[in-house]
Amino acid sequence: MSKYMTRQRKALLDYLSAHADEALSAQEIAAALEREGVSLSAVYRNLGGLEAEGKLRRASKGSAREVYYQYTDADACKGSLHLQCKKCGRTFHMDSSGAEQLLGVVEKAEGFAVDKADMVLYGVCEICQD
Amino acid sequence: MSKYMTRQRKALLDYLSAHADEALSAQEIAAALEREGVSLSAVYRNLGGLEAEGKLRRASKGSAREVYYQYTDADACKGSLHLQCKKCGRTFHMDSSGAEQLLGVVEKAEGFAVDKADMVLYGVCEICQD
DNA sequence: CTAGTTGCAAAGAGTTTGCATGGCG
DNA sequence: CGCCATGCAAACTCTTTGCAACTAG
Repeated sequence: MSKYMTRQRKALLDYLSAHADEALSAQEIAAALEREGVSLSAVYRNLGGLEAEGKLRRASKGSAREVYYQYTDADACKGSLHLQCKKCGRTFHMDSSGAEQLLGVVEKAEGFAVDKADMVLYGVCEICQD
Repeated sequence: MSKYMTRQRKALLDYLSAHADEALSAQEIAAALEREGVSLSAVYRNLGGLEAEGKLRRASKGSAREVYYQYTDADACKGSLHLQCKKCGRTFHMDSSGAEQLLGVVEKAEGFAVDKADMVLYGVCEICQD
């Protein structure tokens, strides 16, 4: 795991915090950070590290082929279910109780233990529903 | 959309039907079909076509970086919610009524319209549990 | 026939890695 | 200081595409 807090790692963490709950591609992140002197490989390596530490989730927007990274270390993410809007790309949280309830239903009905950490529901948010 | 039913397209459809509900990577599919004289490009092109026709879903297993294709033209897939086991890779269906119920809960609680077609819940199935 | 489809090989996009240098603690 | 992390460029993997040959209807 991360041992040194380098300028590059800090820049990445800052950027991710500032854009929490947005689905960002590695390329977008790299582009934003290259201006601050962070190389592409540093981005990829740190992203990989964070993912391994579970502070980041790798997801794919709908059925697109692109891979997105999402910072999930924030408090709001604890135990809550993620709802991602396919239009604006923003992520919403469903509170723990509601989430637990949902998962409970699936588990009882199908005997299937849903992994909350890996779970993202795609759809259209309230705001984008014109 | 597809106009001609070529030998290659048929081979692909046969293969997908035989492996419905398994998450297959394009490479796996291609490898299996190359023995039957289907080129890599034919696989990709037909896969793309089927995806465009909505007979196929592109998904990513958990948080892996790989892209998987899944044949969703089967009857069982109609309106049902997909539960994919991260251990065995198999896909299970939650019947429409249960699915509708779940989605209804989310919609009411959060005002978020979940897109059923894009929805896959990852977790561990009954068989693979412990 | 004739337009859609294939195969091949080359081009692209995105990600990873080896190695020398740099910098955190 | 020592070791981890960075930068660069080359290597890789997966996917897409151009073009001539082929074939389903």
